[in-house]
Amino acid sequence: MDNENERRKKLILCAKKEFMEKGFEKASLRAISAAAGLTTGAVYFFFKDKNGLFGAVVDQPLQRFLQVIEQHFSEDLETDMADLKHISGDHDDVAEMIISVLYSDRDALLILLEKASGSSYEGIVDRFVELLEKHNTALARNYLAAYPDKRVNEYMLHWLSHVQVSAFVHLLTHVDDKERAVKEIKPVMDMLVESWMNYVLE
Amino acid sequence: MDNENERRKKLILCAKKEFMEKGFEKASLRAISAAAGLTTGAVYFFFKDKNGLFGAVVDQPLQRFLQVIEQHFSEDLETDMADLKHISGDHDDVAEMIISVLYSDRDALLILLEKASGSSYEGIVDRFVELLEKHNTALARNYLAAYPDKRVNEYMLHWLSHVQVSAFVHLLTHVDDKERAVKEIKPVMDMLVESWMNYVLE
Amino acid sequence: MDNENERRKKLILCAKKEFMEKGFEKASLRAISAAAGLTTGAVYFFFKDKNGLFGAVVDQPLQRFLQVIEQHFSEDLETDMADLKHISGDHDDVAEMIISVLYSDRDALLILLEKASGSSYEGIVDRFVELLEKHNTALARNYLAAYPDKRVNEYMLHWLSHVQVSAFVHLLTHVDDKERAVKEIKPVMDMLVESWMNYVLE
Amino acid sequence: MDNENERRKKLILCAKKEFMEKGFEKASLRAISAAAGLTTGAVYFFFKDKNGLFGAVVDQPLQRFLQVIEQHFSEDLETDMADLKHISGDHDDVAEMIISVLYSDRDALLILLEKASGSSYEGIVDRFVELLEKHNTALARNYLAAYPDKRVNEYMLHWLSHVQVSAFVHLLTHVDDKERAVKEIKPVMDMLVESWMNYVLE
DNA sequence: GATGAATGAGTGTTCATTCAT
DNA sequence: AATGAATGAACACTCATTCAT
Repeated sequence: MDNENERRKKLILCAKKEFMEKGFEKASLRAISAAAGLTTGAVYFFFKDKNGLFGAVVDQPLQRFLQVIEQHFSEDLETDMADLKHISGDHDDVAEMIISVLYSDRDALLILLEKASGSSYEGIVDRFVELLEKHNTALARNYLAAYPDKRVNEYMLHWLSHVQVSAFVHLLTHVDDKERAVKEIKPVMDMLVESWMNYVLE
Repeated sequence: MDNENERRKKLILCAKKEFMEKGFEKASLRAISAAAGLTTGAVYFFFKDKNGLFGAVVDQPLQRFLQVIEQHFSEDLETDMADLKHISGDHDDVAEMIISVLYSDRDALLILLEKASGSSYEGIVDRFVELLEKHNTALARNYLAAYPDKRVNEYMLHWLSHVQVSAFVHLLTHVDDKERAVKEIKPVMDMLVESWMNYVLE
Repeated sequence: MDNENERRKKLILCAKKEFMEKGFEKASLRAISAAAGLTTGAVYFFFKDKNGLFGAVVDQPLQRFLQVIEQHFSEDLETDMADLKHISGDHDDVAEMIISVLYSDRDALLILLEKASGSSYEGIVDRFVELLEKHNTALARNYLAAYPDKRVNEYMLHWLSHVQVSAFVHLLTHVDDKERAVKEIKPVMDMLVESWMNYVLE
Repeated sequence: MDNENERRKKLILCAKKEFMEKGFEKASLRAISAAAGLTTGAVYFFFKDKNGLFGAVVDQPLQRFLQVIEQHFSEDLETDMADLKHISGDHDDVAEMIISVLYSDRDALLILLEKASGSSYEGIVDRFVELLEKHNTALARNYLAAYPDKRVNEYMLHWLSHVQVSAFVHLLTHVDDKERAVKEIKPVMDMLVESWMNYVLE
């Protein structure tokens, strides 16, 4: 039983390395199995197929991340929208939580975000943007209720959602130290919030 | 020679379509040649290899773009940095010029930016970011000479360069009408300039 | 022992289903074991190999069938060949007996007859034909002894043996109700007997 | 151009041999190409895929056969059904024509009839039976119009169609000499016609 | 009594590339 | 100027079978 888990884990580990280097599509199951000291058939014992192996590398971190995000989203919508201060209040904590979950398995998430092309996880970043955009739209609606003289710039809303997501992707990609990441994200978040208030709501 | 040029052009046209649909890697030379009414061998008569064909699709638009950018960069550095107003003055014109060159062969540039993975043009976006970052660093140096009490946030500089590039990529990807693009980019540019002044220089 | 027998039986049952659907060759041991809630290894505990499992599905019905046939054959040869009436007398009873044994495990026999390709039972129909042909040859010899002015058409003898066998195979394949089978086989048998008398003996 | 045709032909020839020995499914493209002194890739230059190669072996003979059959069918329906004699008149010529086309590429047709499982030609015999059954049904209708006191035994009609087809399959399979085939088929045809009149029409 | 793990050989198929003609 | 032919390596995936435990 120890053995079984170790071989499986080794397979996942070698897959991680190969996916990181070559991306999903160009990754070779033969190379992965060989690196793990096994044959391709072994992959198909432990996983359904290439995509299943990819999932074994990235799915758990992804789910953890989604959970954090969704919890934050629902909390976010409960706060008093008339109180503009809140927006600049706790977003640092949120950012820190997100960074925390992102860096808990940084490699896996890098693969998920940048090397998934060809797998069933392809386009995950766009799905994140959509998710966030939906949330931001809801937020904007709440603001408009409180400040009826404002209007929403739809394109800006969409684009800033994109930038918001890419802020974290960029961090993950370019900053390998979690502490530094926490430090660097602060002014970025400030900037985003300010831009949100001034450019999404016009 | 007319004939040759037409076959060559048709090949490039069909390649454009295939690269757009499948990306560089998954594009099939057989499919491209067949669509052009030729055989794979013909590709190798007109172009060095698959990558050469890709270049024939994207290189000219890319060069045109680079030229515009570089000219702007050199003009930009000649202006008086002590005059902070300039920064918000003409950036609309610059944006319009860039959009103009981007949309003059939008498909080719979309391919270059999003479908080049596997080709020698892979990672072109990152190279744009680097280019811009270098320019922004030079700009920042000039500012610092004029305003010695300020400091530069390096990460912010890097990240905003990234966002600046992605602003245009996003536009190209999501807005198919050039006029609308010109309209939408304005507040985006305003936001970027403001962020630059407030967050890169701290 | 009860447990063992049940697992074994379940394995056979699931194998039957899979062989029926896919045929011997394309049937998957993995699929069979999984359907039985077991693993492939289990198959190799209960049976020698894939072919052994196939045998467990079809061999018993086959043996029962062969026994009925052989008994009929030996009885058939004991009757007085000079008495031509006998031939049209009891062949209905024989047909009914054969149908009875065929339909006692119709699925297994269908598999044996039509889905055995690749197994050691491949070509069983031809072996039935050979068997019957041998018997028919013996019969013909007896007739010739009684009616010395007749001759035997060898090819017709061979071919009618084939048709005789295929009459039952066709029935099994196309008529799922035993009672209807008994009804439909009658004119077929009449036809075969008549043809035998008129065309095998010329 | 000579070369091209020869390699293609050699490929078809080797395929024919392999399909004959192993059947469509178990035939190996690698073995075929190797036997032809080529690589598997070459197969895909000349043919679409494995099935396409199979088609190159069997399709032309099949079409020739279908043509003969269809012509015979349409002529057959034009004759005067009240004239029962016709039925025993020319069926020898028909049989000879069929045998002629069957033996013009006997190997290919044997493959088509017995080794096509897994290919798109699978079940061709059943389709022949259906075709013939449809024709026989039309014939029977005509007879009934002329002889209103008769009835049709549906099962017998179906089964005799099957036997009729299998008569030719059996011939092709068991008699390798065309002249002998022509000789052997005669009493078979007589028998079938007689059975038709006595057992299909009752 | 049966599992879980793993093998190793095999499959059809696709591809960019080459080159004689 | 371009074709038609062919290569050779790679690919994901499937399978019956084995065997230590």
